[in-house]
Amino acid sequence: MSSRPRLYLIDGLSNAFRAFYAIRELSTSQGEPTNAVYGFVQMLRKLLREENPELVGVAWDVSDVTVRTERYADYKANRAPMPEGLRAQLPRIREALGAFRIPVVELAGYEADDVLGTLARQGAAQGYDVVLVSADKDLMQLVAPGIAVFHTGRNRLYDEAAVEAEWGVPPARVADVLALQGDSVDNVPGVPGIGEKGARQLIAEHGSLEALLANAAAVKRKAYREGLEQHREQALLSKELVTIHTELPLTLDVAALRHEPPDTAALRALYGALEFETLLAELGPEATVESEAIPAARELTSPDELATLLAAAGAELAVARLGEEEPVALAFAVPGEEPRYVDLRRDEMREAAAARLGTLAADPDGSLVGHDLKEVLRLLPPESERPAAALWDTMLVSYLLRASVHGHGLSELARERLGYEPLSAREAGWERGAQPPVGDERLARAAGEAAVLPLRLLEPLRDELGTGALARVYREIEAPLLPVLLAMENAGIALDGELLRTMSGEMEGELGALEREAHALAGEPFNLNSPRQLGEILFEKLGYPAGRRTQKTKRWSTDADTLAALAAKGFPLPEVLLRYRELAKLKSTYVDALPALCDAEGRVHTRFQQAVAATGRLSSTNPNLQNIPVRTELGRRIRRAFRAAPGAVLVAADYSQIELRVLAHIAAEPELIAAFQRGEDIHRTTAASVFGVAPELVTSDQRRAAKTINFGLIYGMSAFGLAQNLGVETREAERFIAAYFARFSRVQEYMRETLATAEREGRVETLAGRIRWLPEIHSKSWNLRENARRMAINARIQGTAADILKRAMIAVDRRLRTEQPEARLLLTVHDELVLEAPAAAAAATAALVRTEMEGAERLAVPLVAETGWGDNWMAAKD
DNA sequence: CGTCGGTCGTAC
DNA sequence: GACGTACGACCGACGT
Repeated sequence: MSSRPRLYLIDGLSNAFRAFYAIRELSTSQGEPTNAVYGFVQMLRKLLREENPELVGVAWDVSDVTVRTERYADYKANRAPMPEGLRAQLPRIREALGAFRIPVVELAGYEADDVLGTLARQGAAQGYDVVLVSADKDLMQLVAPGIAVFHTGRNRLYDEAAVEAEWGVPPARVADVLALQGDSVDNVPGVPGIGEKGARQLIAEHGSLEALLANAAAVKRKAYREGLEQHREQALLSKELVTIHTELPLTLDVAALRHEPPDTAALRALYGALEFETLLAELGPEATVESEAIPAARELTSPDELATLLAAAGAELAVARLGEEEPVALAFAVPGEEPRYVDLRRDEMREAAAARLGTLAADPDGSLVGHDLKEVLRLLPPESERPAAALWDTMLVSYLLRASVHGHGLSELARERLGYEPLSAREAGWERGAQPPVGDERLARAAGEAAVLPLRLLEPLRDELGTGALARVYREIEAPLLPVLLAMENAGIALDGELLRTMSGEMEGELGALEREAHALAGEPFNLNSPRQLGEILFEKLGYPAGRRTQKTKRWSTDADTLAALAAKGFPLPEVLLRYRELAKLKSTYVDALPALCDAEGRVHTRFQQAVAATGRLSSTNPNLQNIPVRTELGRRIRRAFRAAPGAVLVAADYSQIELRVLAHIAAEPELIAAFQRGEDIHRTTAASVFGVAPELVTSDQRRAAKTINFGLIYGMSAFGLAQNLGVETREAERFIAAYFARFSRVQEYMRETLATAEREGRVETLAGRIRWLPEIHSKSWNLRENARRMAINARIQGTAADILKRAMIAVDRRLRTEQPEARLLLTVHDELVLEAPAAAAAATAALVRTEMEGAERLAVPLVAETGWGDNWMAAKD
């Protein structure tokens, strides 16, 4: 054994292939295939454990277009496409390499073999013992003094002697043999009639391919001689194809390849996700030791101390708020220093802290780091300027990286990314809603964690965010949107509490009457709000014709569809129940709930959740102002309770058909684009196509059906679903869909392409590059897989529309502040913005909003926004 | 008494 | 089984 340092270079793809075929089928409970990842990881672990090399790296093929395909277009043309089950695992293998901290080397235009050859030559020249780890025999040609091949399939190390013993020629002539015999898998032609045995013998005899060709006439065997004479050029081309390049423009980066201990937190996350229980157990119990303990924060009790700390802070400063409803403390952390905190319940500190926070936010050269910065910045006065400092919100970055994969709370991220277990709310002193007292040690420790964890999380999160499209989504959309949302929440919207309370009384009376009527019809009292009791009354006591059962508990279904079907058959009770349900729903969810949430000025302040919806939409909670009724007359009365302040109006602006316009653009469907460009009624146009009539002859039923089809497309609806919805036979619905795709064929193409991408990459993207992960696209469960397919189709459309509205909001807010400073955004409802403006500025504000909404993105179709205003939300939409 | 899953219904 | 994204009220089972 030599004592030279060792460099192990792993052929990534060939080992992935080998693992895929060598390990029996394995998958997670969700159906994600894992056998190739498992085999690859076991290979890595064995290699690292047994060899413990000084340097280690992996070569990976970047693309299918290489110097070889340029030279010979048919190269690898016969090769079957990579099995889906394997392709789906490649991202996980890359993830595993990241967790093992093994760098990946790739060079566009070359195959991994060429990268390996180049690095191996350089390594050997620099005095390393190089071992190439591959399951591919082609690499044997690289074996030389200082370079060996470890064949993963045969589990054997090949040095020069071993290669010669097996091939009958020295390593330098292996390429000649391969060229002669050809390779049907890679479509290397070789010389017809010469196989493995013949090739070895001929090269051994003549020394090289060139010498053999020069001497072809002397070859005794007729078949060989004629083959060589007739396929001379082809043999030389074959040699070119099989010869590995060793002169690529790459430099062996010894520092990058240095073997480092794995990132156990990342490994744990990977093993956990892939359900590799034994490997997980081997990592040992989840310990906090790997992440450095976080010291308790020191309390600052005088405004002067606070000023000194913040004056000395560098560019990156983390801030955290403790206390959910009532602010309790504000914590600060700077790299390399102990964290500090201010208790906001100390009168003299509350103002000082808010003022300092304001100064930090206003610094255009500064950078505020935090988790859920909207909650931190809420401590500033409601009418503050938009922050000038860069905002690095770990919650939002995590959301962009893994929307819908998991939650984005600080504790969850600390556990997953840092292997750090933060204090629970109880441990931090928040037992039974009570706050920790001033000066409490538990508060100091919680404050330390709250500020330091975002600081530690930022680096890995920002690394993963990269500098591509997703980073742009953060920089151009999510980060600038945050202060806009905060201002909207702070503004709130005025409610007519009087009107709601009047309605509540009226509804109370009617609900009582309906309840008595229902009890009488049922012949006994029961709880009308209990689906379970209601089901028993309807289908057991009264013996109504059996309907559906619920999915999870197999009880009688009593939903509106079921009740409506019974009502249509002439039964009296369901009719009563439907009216009761409508009233009870609106009363409890809106009429009674909303006034209770008003502030002293009669305004309600929702919270817009920026890191929840899987597609990139916003959501609204506490109260949810994105599902205020509009369909029924009673619902519209509730909407009229949302009012403008005295002297002001509410301005409402809606995108017209934004999702169908996005679909037309992404699918590049010429017929759809043309219809939008002509400003047609899109449902009417669709109906004309599907039903084969002139647009002016479309009936209202046909138009309604077309509208259902259009929405169904966006949601990935099936023929069955469409039939249910339209109340027609499935065969009929299938004909509608076929007619639609015949006219709008690029839409069908869009569906195909989207599904292909989802299956290939396990994710889809919006126009802006926002990602939705779809691990279940490979599930063995039909149900989960079909769900994932519908999500794929919908996410690009819904997500793109969300990106557009967010951009519009940022632009509207920016312009209002200079041009209409008295006007302000209040609400956003997926394709709608609601603003409040002085009555005199209503038209100008509406025009400004319309311009910014319509110009938020350039699509192949025009974006159209419709605006209106009035003294309440309902009136504004007329 | 609180938590949580299930069912139902509101919006886009 | 069959239509995407949310939030939340109410019921009722279960645990403290």
